[in-house]
Amino acid sequence: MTKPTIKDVAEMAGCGIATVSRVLNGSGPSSLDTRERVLDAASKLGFTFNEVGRSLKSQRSKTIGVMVPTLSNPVFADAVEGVQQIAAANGYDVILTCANYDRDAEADAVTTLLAKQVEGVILTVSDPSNSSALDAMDGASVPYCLIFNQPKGKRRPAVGVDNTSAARVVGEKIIEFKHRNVAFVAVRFTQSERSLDRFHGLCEAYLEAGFGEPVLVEVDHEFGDLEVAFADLFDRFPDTTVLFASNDMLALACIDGLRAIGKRVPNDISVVGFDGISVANLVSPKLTTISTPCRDMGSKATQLLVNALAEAKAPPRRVISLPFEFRTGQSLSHARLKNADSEAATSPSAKSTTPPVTKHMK
Amino acid sequence: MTKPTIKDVAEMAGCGIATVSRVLNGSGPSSLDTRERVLDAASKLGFTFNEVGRSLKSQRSKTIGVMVPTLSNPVFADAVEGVQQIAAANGYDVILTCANYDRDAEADAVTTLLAKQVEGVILTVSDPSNSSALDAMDGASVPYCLIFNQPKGKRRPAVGVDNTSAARVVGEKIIEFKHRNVAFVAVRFTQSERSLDRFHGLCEAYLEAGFGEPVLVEVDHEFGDLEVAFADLFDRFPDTTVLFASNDMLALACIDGLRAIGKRVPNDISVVGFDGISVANLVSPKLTTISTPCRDMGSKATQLLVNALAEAKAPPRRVISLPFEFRTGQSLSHARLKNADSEAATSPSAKSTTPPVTKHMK
DNA sequence: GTGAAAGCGCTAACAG
DNA sequence: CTGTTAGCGCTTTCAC
Repeated sequence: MTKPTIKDVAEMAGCGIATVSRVLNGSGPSSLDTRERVLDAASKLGFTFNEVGRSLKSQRSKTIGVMVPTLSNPVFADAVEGVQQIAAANGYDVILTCANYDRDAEADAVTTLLAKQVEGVILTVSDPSNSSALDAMDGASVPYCLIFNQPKGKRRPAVGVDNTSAARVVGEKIIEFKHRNVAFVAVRFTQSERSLDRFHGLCEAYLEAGFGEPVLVEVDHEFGDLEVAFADLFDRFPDTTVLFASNDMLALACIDGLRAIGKRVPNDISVVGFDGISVANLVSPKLTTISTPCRDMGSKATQLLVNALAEAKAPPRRVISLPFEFRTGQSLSHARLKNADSEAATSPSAKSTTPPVTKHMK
Repeated sequence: MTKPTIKDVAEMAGCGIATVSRVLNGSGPSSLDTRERVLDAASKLGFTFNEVGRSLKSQRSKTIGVMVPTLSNPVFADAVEGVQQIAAANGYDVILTCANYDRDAEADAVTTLLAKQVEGVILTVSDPSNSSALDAMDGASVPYCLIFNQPKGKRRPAVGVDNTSAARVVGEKIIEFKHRNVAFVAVRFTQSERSLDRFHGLCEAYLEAGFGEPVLVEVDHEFGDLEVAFADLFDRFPDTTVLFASNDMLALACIDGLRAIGKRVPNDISVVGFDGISVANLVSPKLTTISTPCRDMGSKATQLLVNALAEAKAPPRRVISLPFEFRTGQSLSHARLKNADSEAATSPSAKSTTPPVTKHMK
């Protein structure tokens, strides 16, 4: 009933356990005769190695850990699939944890991963500049590679896209489309530094063009009350003609929320996303967004890690930026000049001087 | 540099390793004094238990394995997240593998999982009636629970929705909406038995209502050339007024494909999906579909497994059907009576007698 | 060619 | 209360 061990095989084959190990691993000499008997016994018993015993002896778990905020966002699901695929191709298993955008959960997860003796870790943290999870990784002697994060300051291995530059491209594009009043709808910056980076990129483009700073609408990562947020937004900033969402899922939710309050995309207002998830290209209007190689982030980072592991060293402490692309969809159109009617329809007041929903770049 | 072991702690604390184990695990008596010294040494050294050593000794890996076809379909991503969450809450880690709808990969994955000494497995297979992966699980003494699958024949533990009944509901609904000519767009049955079950449900409803058997369009799980498939479909069956897709992602792809060939949903043709993924409710038209508790499948199955593990027995060999719900969206409308114009516009030929795209229920 | 034995990190008797 | 010891399954010298 209980799983056969190497000992059982040895017994049945009438030899020592060392011989079994040698034969089954092809790691040493063996006479044709015993070889035969061992193979026989092993298959008869349905023997397979117990990897735990092996790990303990070899000090190699052949496992890598993965930590992402969630799997609900296809961006991470795809990346994890990329990780899994490369890992498997190289003989590694993957232990998965979701930290749910929570700092403490991140730290816990890393601890567990490390306790399981993973040989390497692929992870995304809320804020690389301030992450006990990352600090723990730096303290441990286990190589890792960040994905999605593009850490500033301290040099660490990472594979991602240059969020700021990409968002800047978005800014330039929408300016090209004559949009002067943009609102950045963002997953709370404390939950996602990527979100903040993207905001910065947008700001750069706008400030450089001599326009005002974008309006900011922060929402929880679960996108609670978008309708309320929008009501507030359009009340304060009725001139807003385009929304830039910090990720595609949020952008889709925005489009839906806008519809709910009677605004059509892109006729009444434009929306741009960020990520390039495949479903965003299936819907109507097709989402205009930054297309990023999510899956590749996972696979590339994992390949880096696997290579490093093979050479018993850590991956280079440098940030690798994968290419991104501005993907033209249908959700962004040219800003229409406001006519008297719409002016009258919306609140005619100028921007309030202390808009509670606005923040400044750090 | 290398991780401290219990031995290092013992040394620093000036005691035996058993004492360290006892103190840190709270598994035995200890004087306040040594206790102090051990705790001190442990924290000074940054000691954490090596779970591999622990597993070997205790014969418990505190790990469960998960195998799904892919993470690209949110249905599975959500379920995995459910698994992960419950697992973590109960002190288990999760090893993830994606088998990519491939039988051989499924078998391999299960073997690896078993070798890693997982204590239980949550899995979805292409075809439970014919799966070497499942056979391997039945042979091993490791408890498991299927998700999404609803195995017929041999009794096995499973948590899912009753695909056939749910699809039957869809059938009844679209009949209620006056659709006589439906096409079932399905992920290849060999890749997904769920897909087949759903087809059966639809057939039941149609046959029972005295209508002809639905037309079947099988596509690969990657949804290759939908446009070509549609061209063919409408060429042969110009009377088709509704498409029932075997899952939501496919349904969204169908809507997009229909758009590409100039057909609008639901004006020109209706589309119904299956799964109830959240994004399907964000798009326009909102997808009419069967809403299923994907995440709950994962969490429920895992809870079952964890409970079983706690009592050192296998989960009950019975299929648990979770509730589903017909979700009214906007992609299904009443069939319009064909007028002369549209008759003329499409091929006027009757159904061909040997339609290559049609199949019969088994 | 092959077996005996040590030891990976840990827990659980069992003495003291 | 605490230390010694055996042993979980495996690989790897090291003798024979």
